[in-house]
Amino acid sequence: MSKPENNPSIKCGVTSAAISARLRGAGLRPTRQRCSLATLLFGKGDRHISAEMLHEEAVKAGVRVSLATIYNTLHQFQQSGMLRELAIEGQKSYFDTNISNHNHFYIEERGELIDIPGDCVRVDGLPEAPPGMRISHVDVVVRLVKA
Amino acid sequence: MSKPENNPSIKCGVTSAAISARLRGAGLRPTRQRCSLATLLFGKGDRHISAEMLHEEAVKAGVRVSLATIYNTLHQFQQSGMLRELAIEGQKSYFDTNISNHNHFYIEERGELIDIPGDCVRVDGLPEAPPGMRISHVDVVVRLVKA
DNA sequence: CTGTGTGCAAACTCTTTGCATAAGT
DNA sequence: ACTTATGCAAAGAGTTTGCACACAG
Repeated sequence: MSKPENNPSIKCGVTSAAISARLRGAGLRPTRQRCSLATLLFGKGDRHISAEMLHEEAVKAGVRVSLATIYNTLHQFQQSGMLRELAIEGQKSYFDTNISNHNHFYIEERGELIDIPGDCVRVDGLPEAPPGMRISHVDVVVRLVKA
Repeated sequence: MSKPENNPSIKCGVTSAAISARLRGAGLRPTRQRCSLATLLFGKGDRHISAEMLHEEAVKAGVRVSLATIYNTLHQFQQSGMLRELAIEGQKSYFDTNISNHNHFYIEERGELIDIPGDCVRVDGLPEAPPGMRISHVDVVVRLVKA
């Protein structure tokens, strides 16, 4: 959400200053763990990730962080609009680093998610929201099985 | 020998023969528990129900059944195509007794589901399934928040 | 310093499993 | 009788919580 100012201290690659600014803009203190997790999450393009997966990555990257903090951080990022939680059945939660309008293929057999660009899919004929409610988001999940 | 009705103390009601036939057709032995649960599930129109909810209903109806059997039965019914599992985020599983093509409003705040008739919504522009895959089903979930 | 964030482990929820018993055909 | 289903309780996976210590501002 924050506009990148031209900070002379920013170098190529992972810009910790930009990450810090982004966290600050979301009202989150840029702690070591949050900066590291944000870098992992947003440094590699669009991803679908679970708490467990992120924890494993963090450990491999030498970041000392507990699973509890992973959960806290994912939810904080989600509430700040930096992540979107995915609505897939199953007991695991997945978070999507791509918060723009798009949809998903879901391969049930392998639990795998594949992005569908948002501008491909058009949904027509939705009824109005009930009184006092408004539509926040429409999720389309296309379930795939072996042909 | 050809007595399809079983234990008279069970609340299978007038439709027990039909329920039995339906279970048999699905390759499931019409046990007391399965008959009772099928009656609860399909005797009241379309429903969205969790294992816990069904268990509670069964107990209230005087049907002696364990939670493990509820889970087994729900999954058996699902695999037979009598139920559809709903893809809503969260740790609880919900099953839908309406297996025809339709979609859902989801009120996140209250965890409540509302049916959207299947013929209202049209989804266009879906990309092809990846090689070796085919589309089994398209779920549309319309998330609602307070206006 | 001061207050927020974090780590740890235990608690918690939902779901599945193993095995002896009960029920259906 | 023979096979499958069920109940119970315990295990399992994923997630959340409480509290003392550590860190950012």
